[in-house]
Amino acid sequence: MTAITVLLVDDHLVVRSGLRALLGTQPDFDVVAEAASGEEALEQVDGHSPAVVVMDLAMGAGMDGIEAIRQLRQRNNRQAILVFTTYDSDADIVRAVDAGAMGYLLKDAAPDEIFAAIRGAVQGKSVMSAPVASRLFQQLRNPNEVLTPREAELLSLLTEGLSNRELGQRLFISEATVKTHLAHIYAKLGVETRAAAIATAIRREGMR
Amino acid sequence: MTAITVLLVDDHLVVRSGLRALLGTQPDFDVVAEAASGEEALEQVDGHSPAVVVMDLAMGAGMDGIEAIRQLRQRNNRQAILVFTTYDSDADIVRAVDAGAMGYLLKDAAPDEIFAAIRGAVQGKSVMSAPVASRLFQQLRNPNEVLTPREAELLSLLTEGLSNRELGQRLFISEATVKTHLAHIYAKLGVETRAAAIATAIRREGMR
DNA sequence: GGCAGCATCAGCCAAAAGGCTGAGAGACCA
DNA sequence: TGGTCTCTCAGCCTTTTGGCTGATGCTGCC
Repeated sequence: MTAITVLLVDDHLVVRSGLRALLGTQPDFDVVAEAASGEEALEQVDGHSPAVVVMDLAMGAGMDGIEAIRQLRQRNNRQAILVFTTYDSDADIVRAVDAGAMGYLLKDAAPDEIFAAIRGAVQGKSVMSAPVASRLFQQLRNPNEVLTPREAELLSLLTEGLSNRELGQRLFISEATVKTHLAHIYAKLGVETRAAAIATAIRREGMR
Repeated sequence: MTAITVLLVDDHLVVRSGLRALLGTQPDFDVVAEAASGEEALEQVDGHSPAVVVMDLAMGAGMDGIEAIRQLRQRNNRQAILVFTTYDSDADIVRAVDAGAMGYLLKDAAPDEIFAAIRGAVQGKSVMSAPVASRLFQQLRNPNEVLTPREAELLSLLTEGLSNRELGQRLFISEATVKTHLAHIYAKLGVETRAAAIATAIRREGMR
């Protein structure tokens, strides 16, 4: 049996080293290359054709992980792409899956979880960390908690620190309507104040 | 010459593994323990008395890095504490230094930079990543815009969406005092509402 | 045709936040 | 000793926000 070839993509050297060390404990993994950016990732895939790409989403500069996934998919190569990131933002999950990721792991995942995800990915299985799965599940169960386009638009502006009046002016609606939207957004996010909504939006929804 | 004993504190296994692998390449480092939380860090320091503690600030649950640093300092042990984190937030830097950190490194630092920082720390030298140093430098130039430790602490809690009352309860101060601090924070950040302050804090200060 | 969801708006009221002024205690420093 | 900074608190007033109820027009769907 041949080893599973892996490409590590993360802008932090320590994370790459850590993953390399962890994967090195397993006989069936072979880390053939590393990349510190989206651009580098594309090059390394061309050079090494790894079976699995383990990729962080937040890259310091240049192309981010989502865009790198999208471009890898467009070349219709056969790599399985696993997202390996710190935050389980709803928005990031949706965007990564949409771009073509096979799995979604969080950085605090246990080693066995990581190993299983990589082995599963080469067999075409989707594997994700429990918190990620639970988020997706919850979204499917309660579509009521999904923001409407208009609400999402308003929430996005909200995270820029605008007042109700400013929101109304920006969106060409009355302040009353702004308040109605806000009440709905608060209910869906499970918060009671605009401050908490902003905090939740930026942290959980990945808006920034 | 005896090796420099090191304790690694980070809630992510991969980061600890990565650091361990990196430091393992240097003959004068000896990673004697690891901890995944602030509480664990205190225990491990008691058990191993490392010369240097390399600590992340953001810990998943429980005591965060800042609080761990503060408690370590209160025991007047001799460990040099190095912050090793992802973001160079002004507020975090101020709070970490105030709590008693010897140095401040970013996770994308080069290995040599990390090695030098640890070796410097045991000799009582303060070492920090270039971006961190540049932020501190800029702060020295316009001291009016520098948040005091208390203000930074409050701003940090503010980004969690707390109300003035909750802030007061959390910090054991009156609501009046909270409002005073907020007014100062707004002036320093150049904003007029708490929403804008949160937005600015998370985006510009890197808080999350 | 009716029903559900979405976006729009109004008015009323209570609570929260923000602007302003003033002030005391403790730390630090020249 | 005096000045400055930080942290603490109070009162008063205006503005903003949030909760509630109710309503209209539009669209898509069964």
